[in-house]
Amino acid sequence: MSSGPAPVTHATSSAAVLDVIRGAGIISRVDLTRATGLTGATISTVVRRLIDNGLVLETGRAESTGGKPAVLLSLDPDARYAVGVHLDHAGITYVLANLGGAIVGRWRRPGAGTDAPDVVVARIAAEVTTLVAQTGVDPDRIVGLGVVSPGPLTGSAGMSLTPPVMQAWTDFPVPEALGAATGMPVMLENDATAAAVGEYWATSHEASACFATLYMGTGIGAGIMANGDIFRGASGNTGEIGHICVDIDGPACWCGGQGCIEALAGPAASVAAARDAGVDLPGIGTAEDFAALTRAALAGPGPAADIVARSARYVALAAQALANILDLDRVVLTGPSFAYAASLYVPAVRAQLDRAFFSRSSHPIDVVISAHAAEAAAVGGAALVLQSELAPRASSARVPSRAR
Amino acid sequence: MSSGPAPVTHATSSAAVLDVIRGAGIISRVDLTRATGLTGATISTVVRRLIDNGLVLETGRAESTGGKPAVLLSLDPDARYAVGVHLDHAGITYVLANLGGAIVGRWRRPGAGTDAPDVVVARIAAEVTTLVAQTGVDPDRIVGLGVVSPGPLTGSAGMSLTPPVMQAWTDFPVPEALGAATGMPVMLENDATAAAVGEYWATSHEASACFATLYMGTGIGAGIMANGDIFRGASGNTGEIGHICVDIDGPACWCGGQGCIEALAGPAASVAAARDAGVDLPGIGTAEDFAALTRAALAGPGPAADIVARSARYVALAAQALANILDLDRVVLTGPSFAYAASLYVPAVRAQLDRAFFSRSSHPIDVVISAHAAEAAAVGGAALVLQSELAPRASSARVPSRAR
DNA sequence: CATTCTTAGATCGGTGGCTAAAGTTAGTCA
DNA sequence: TGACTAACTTTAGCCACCGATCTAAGAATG
Repeated sequence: MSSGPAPVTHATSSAAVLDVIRGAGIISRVDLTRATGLTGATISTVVRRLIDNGLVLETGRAESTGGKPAVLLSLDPDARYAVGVHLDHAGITYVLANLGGAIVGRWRRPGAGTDAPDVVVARIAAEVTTLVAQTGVDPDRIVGLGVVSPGPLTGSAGMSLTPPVMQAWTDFPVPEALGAATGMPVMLENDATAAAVGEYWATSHEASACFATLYMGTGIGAGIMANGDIFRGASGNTGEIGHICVDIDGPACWCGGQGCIEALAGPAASVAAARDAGVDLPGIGTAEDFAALTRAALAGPGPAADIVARSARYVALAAQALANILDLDRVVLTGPSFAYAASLYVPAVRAQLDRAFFSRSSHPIDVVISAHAAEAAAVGGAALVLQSELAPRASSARVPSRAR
Repeated sequence: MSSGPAPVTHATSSAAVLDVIRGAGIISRVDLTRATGLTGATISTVVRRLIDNGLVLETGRAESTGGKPAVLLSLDPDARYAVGVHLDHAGITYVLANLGGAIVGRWRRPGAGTDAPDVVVARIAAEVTTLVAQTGVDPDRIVGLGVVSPGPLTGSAGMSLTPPVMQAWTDFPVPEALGAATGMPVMLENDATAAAVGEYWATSHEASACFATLYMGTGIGAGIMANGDIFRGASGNTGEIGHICVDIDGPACWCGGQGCIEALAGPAASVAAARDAGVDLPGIGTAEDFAALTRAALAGPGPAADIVARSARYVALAAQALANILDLDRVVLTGPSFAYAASLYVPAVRAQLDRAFFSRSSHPIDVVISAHAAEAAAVGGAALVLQSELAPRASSARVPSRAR
């Protein structure tokens, strides 16, 4: 592919200013000084540079407050794009997102299956090229590619603890291989964390200082962001909420624990319980079966509704544990399994947090469903690249592998 | 009091360098360049400034590795001190700590009782002066005072959600009042978080990128640090682990939830269970009763041992939830209730994490008892001030109220 | 309508942290 | 004793940022 976009800036504060502009949506230079703590002089030069780079536009004037009216600034959403790839056994989802986190192109293709990693990587590179060509976006404006995969990852070295079906991917250097194949910076992240970044980029983020996504795909995980930074923990495997215990005498889980959320309330567990209860399910795969289960639950009372309600009760406990430990002000339910079941889960989580979130007297806690629940991981992959290229933070540095 | 120590530096990186020196214990300038990423030139000038300020000493030479041998640097532990005050209903604990986090003076006095806050504040100021005088430490070397109190706090405005016995303190501006009374910068923090900072300062911290204290006093809480920063969440009330649910059908808790850890395994719950089981307890207060209970448990098998073992089992689940959500590499048990019961709790927590910590394949997780469990909160208060005065980070900024 | 006030923003000189590159110091090794 | 090496130190210069000052553009006043 091409040489990529021109280097945006090499400044430290440009990124912070850009992030504030994006978070605010529309903001004047004066308000930027207040938001960043920088002086007017600095903001003036930084903004000029951002405008010169085509990232920021002057989009109007504010009402006068007694003197010269302020000039309003906003991001040019089409200034840059990023590709998000959600790599899963069942299917690969591609998304082309702009600076506002909006989807401008999407494509769903067959999954990795049993193909060898290098074959899949070559396919992905080709499919990315096709997607970009179809949407007509200038390839020079694409800042990179974010690959998202379920389960914990280890650094840039590949995946570990992968689900058995993707065993061949263990220790395969996905970012390096894809970077070489596409000529773009590539980042790798797990689904829940990527979804959190996607949520951050798609929303004006003054709303939230510290939030988490509750991501339900085939498993359950959480992605955590605090003050615009991904919270990564000791090895980048935070949010493994599927294996916290909510019932000390609960059933054993494959992880070695007992009464884990995933074993009690995960899609696989719910589907198994539904089958035992005689609910009619297609039986093609957990994702499809769970979708069928939620449709049955939405249709009215019965065993399907009971099973989903029970799952929601446990998921609500997970949300409560997250909120109490992390002092969240927002919980976003997302991922394919919540895409159609939002109305069954959101009220349960909200009710539990109203009842037992410890800091509710200091601040309320929002519980919402993501706007792009079904494609949250892919959108997150794209957002991850935007975040690292345009608003890098010291602490969340995870060096993207740059080809060449 | 006096004008306080001379301004240490107003540089940005001095703090980072100082922090690395402290964490390493003894380190050369070359190794500082590797650890900080700064050039030798920068390290040279920064170190010279730290030496001029009396914070750092040249304490020897390393073996030559083929050229000029490196000069070894270390903190002068007696260059600065800080006072920690653990303010509790039952007693006030004072600690004078040096830069190494070591205790150089301690004092325990009767608690706040039902006295009015301003009376107690005046008493604290007087007692701090007495302690400092008795230890013979130069008052100019004291950088400030950290006040630690149980329960969630709201900003610098005082405490909220205070235990009923300290209701009068709600919204009382402790930092401002004590700052005015002592002339020192004053910071306020909850016990678990302060204990985490204390642990950070008392240990060489390369060992741990992301750890939490599990603090058990009369309640149970956690303090979280990641990459040398306190993790504060949306409102500074992280780690409210006492009210996460580990038994969906467990007993109701005063917080509104069900099956909360604190209701199942907190000292008060254990003491109540022991009394029901006929264990002989003094009955003066939860702290004393719990100490008696652990003594009985240590003496051998019986109802006391069973009750403590049950508590340990639940505490281990809390540790597991923390570790899985935060991806910790270290858990420190601390607080007065663990001071004597360490040998009963540490193995249980360690075993549970060995069994079910999700990322154990990426990295092991240390479980240890704090060296100063009994005075962890007071030591933490002192460390908090050292941290904010000597190694401030952007993200953990909590402006200390400076008198005058 | 001219004057004055207020606020937004640009420009300019200066400060300070940082770097690269060259110099100095203090060891080892033949 | 003289290379060689590695640990600092010094120096010149870059760049982000700031304070001060200047210009632009509207509001309020008479």
